[in-house]
Amino acid sequence: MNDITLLIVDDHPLFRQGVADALALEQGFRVIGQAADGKHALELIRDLEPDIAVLDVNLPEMNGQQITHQVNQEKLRTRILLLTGYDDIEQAIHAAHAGAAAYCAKDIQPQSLVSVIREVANGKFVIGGNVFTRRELDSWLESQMEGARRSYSEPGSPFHPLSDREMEVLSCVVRGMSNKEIAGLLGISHQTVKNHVTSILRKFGVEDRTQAVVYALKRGWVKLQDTDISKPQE
Amino acid sequence: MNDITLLIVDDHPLFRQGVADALALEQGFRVIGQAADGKHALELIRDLEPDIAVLDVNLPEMNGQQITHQVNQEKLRTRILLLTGYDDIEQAIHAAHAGAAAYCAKDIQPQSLVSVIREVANGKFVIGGNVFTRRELDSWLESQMEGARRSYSEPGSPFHPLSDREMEVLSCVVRGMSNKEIAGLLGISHQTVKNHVTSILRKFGVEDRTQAVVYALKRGWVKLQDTDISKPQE
DNA sequence: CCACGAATAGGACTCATGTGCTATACTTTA
DNA sequence: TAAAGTATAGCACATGAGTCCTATTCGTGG
Repeated sequence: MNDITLLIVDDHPLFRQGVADALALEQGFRVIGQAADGKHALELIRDLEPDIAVLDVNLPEMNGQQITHQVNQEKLRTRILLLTGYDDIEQAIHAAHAGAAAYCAKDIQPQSLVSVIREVANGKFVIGGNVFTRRELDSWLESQMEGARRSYSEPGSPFHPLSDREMEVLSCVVRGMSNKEIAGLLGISHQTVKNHVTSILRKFGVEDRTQAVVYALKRGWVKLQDTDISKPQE
Repeated sequence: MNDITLLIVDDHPLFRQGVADALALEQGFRVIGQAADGKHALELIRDLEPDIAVLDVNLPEMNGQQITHQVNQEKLRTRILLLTGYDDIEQAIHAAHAGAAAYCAKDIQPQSLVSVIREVANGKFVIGGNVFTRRELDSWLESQMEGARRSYSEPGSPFHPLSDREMEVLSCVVRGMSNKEIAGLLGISHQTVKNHVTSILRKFGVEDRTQAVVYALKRGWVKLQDTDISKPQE
């Protein structure tokens, strides 16, 4: 049997090294590439066609969910294993819908990661420590949807429903700005900002801006890195 | 010259492995211990007395800043190198005040980390890529304080000014709960929650709960991991 | 015993937030 | 050309958030 070829993507070189080392020593695994951001990752997936890509959810340029979606859209053979710093079940469901083959927390034990990868290589799906076949996954998703309908209320809701403008507003909200400040920065009216915020809350299925911040951070739509609390020096 | 002895602390085994591997191969470095949480880390520092402890800021049980503070209080010989996922200058200043010898972003290149450690072993201080002597650090801190006075407005403000109750409230706020929900959960009045929140905002030097969430996450007082957006199934 | 800080809570107030509705202008797609 | 989606913005309204008071009840340390 051929080696399992792997691509490892994370924006932290030290973490990437940890993953690479944990896997490289393993029998039958071959790490054929690494990347530090989403765009580069997608290019490498197209180019190298690894069996499995191990992706951080929270990446610069393009997040893991978006890449997963894209890979499935283009019907590439690479299967996606997502790693997340903020483990929660809703995000896992999102990921499964986007077409991810596995979804693990970043604080996973190296040995567990190895066995997850073996499962994925065998065509299985792994979500939150559970191993599923294609069929089991579908019915599990079905059952999970019952209790979780409030979030992406309409079944047909797309994955990245936020418009460009809404993304701009969101990133301001995550910086802790008030509606008035955002209006000033973007050069629009205070009311328009409120409209955008309301629309963001609806799309996220949350009730206020604080929840929206948590939601956006967990799912990697925005990163804390780019934000800066400090204001212009007086 | 003797080897530089190192303790590595991070709650993610894969990341820890990355750091350990990057350093273990280096000439003159010896990794003598690892830990996954703050309490354990402090015990190992007392026990093994490593030259340098490489600490994640954001740890379970006790965060990196608290450990730094403690180590200095007990006048242990170990010097602290903090790693953070959310790099910003204010946090670096905080860390330096707490007595950290170095402060780096987690996305640092392995080779840079190695040279930072060498500087620290030579008694230097490294903040945001700048190498300082003790004296240079002091004057740098002095100059930084000018522009940053608004945050920890009063100079004598302690490092972990939040009371236990305030920490409880904070963790609820970070979960996106409203004051009323928090009141219900903690079994106290709606008004008392507002009192606590106001007090938290004052201590953080921020203006509203959203900024407090960002602030708390950046500095590792709370973690997104323990939070869960989902509500009890209806 | 008294002083101090903490958690508790109430009242009153201001302002920000979020919602619902309407409406116009622009672009894209059918 | 018509329909749909997005960005814009106004108005009105209800509620939440945050501030400033005061006040009581604890437990701790002088």
